[in-house]
Amino acid sequence: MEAHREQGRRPTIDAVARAAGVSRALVSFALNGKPGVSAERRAAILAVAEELGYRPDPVARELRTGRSQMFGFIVRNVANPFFNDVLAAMQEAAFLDDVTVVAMDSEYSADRERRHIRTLAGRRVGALAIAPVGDAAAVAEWQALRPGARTVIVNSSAATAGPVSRVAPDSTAAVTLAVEHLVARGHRDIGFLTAPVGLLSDEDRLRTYLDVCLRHGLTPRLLQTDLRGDAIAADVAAVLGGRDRPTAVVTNSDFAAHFVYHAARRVGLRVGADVSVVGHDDLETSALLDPPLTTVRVDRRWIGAAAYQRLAGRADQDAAAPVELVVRGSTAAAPG
Amino acid sequence: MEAHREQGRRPTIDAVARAAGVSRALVSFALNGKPGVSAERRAAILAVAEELGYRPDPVARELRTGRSQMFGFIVRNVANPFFNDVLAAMQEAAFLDDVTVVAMDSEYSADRERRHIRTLAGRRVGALAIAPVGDAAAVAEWQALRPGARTVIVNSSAATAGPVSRVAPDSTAAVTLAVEHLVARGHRDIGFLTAPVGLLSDEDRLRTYLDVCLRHGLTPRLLQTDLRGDAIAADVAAVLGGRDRPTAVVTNSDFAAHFVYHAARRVGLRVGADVSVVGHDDLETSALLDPPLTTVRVDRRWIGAAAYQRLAGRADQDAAAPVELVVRGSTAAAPG
DNA sequence: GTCGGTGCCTAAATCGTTTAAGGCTTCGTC
DNA sequence: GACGAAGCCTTAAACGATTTAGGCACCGAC
Repeated sequence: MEAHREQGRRPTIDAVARAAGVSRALVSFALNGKPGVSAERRAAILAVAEELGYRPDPVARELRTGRSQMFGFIVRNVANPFFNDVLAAMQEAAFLDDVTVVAMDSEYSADRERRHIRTLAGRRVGALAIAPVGDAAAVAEWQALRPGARTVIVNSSAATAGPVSRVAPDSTAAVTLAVEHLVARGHRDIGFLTAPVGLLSDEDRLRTYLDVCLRHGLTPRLLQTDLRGDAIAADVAAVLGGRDRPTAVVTNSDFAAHFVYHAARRVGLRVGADVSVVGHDDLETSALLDPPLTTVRVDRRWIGAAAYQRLAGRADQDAAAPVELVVRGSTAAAPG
Repeated sequence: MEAHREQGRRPTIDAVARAAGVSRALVSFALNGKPGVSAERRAAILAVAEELGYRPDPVARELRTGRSQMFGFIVRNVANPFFNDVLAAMQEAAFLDDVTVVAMDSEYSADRERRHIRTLAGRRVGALAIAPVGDAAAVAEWQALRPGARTVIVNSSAATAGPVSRVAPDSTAAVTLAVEHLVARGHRDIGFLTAPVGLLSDEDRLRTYLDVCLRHGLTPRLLQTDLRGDAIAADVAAVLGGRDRPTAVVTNSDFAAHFVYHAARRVGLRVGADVSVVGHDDLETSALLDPPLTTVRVDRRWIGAAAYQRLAGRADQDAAAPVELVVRGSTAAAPG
């Protein structure tokens, strides 16, 4: 059935037009579902296109239309299974629309983030999803570079000017679940791991934490630390090694929780006995830790799907992904 | 200095030509370092281009030249920190050449792999790096779709027909280091974790394992298992729970080693005492396991850089990345 | 004085699409 | 019977670069 292909090169719209005995324009109209084509002709053209195995050249199309069938997704760390699942779900959805989602990794660097935004804009990428580093200055640049292109912010509550949609876990629910679980087990001194302002926008989480503390008459205890693994371990070890150490720690990711384990071990505390730890994400490996990690599971594929719908312009309200507490061995009754 | 930009749109080559008082063609020649431009003119043109902030439109260029400043990298699992580091190094190198590397995730599915290859080819991607799933059938398709485009195979010894370069860890050294380390500690029954034929090509590793066994008079013991986490844990648990269980297990990734820990725990064995485990990769989290994982460290950024040089056509011989044994707590003297 | 060669430059074609503008029928309406 | 509208289709101009083919001026050699 591909016998008609000319000389190994992909058939162009011209080939289809000739084979169908019509003009290029009509082929384009027919394939893109534009009006002004009679039903029989349309059917005939589609048949010919199919028979020749014609696929419009995305590059030519992009040049002409000024927008591409490519969406960008800039993440803070591709290796984080969190974003990876989100990405996979986005790509799955995108495939149905014949668009490709290209992922770029900012590696927590605002600089790289801007570089990526510039290349994406240069390639006329049609829409951008981004898990921004810190304040969303890069988002503003994107909006300036490609006005009108859709923008979706994933997992950040950073303030932005232009029209954007947001998709993130329901952080109010997440933090409430985590903290109240610990309160129910008798903890009164609960540390809350958080990034230095500017690196990651998690005001929502922070606000909720303070609220819950207030509601239960607890004194908030912020553990501010860089989000790099070694930094987390060192900073948390310093706190856990102190005299009035918290009896529990709530983190903002299972990844961070890993390093809290490390810190605890370093100062000779047993997780799930001397100190309780709650994660966030429920990564595949978190159940394998020793002890298995109590964590807030979030539906990552839900986030990816929701983000894509917004990129594609089929929805635009903000969305909060459902979360759920998974209790395992890392949380125990408060000691003493 | 960007004051001359016209109306917010990016300047085109035409704008530069007009501003410099020359033809479009000459601007193109000058910017691309082609001969036939006088020195003064060239300098003048470059100055004007700089002043206007002109950057050639990649899409237009791709359409005309039929090749893009975009390289593809198809990996089996983006979330694996191994590939992630490789990718980061590639992108770093690519940035200097003004090319972008787009990563796609086959998620261990040959189907998805082919889908990705088709999109990349459709976008006229200039070169492809791939960590293929199973036999490299997809690579053949790529070569058919874009004859002459460069191809680099990362971390696979799958047989291929066309001209390709290969970059991978030095698996002979890796396996030898791992097995002989265990032999030196008195182990005689050493299991070797490997994927079912067809999923992952690790004949090199396998052959080396058999060689080393022969050399030391050991009976090879293959633990064949799917590479999904739960499957590894179940399969390995079955073996470790048996009567004549191996006293040590050599894995092909730290990721897999994680699940061997899990399996050991499930059947009541202590890693680093009852059973020794050796990983491969040295992920950031591997030192955090309990006990810390003995593993073969491979220079992942080296692999990324080497792969990129081959994509860019600056090298073409195959390359083996240096490896190094990191001894930690998961390997001990053989029990008894 | 012509010829060929070289050095510098321009005009125009090209890549594969989309889309604005316009042409030709046919039909209904007055 | 003329006119406008509607329906279907084509022509040709974009989009922004690269590249082929050629033009013009100058130089040296015969």
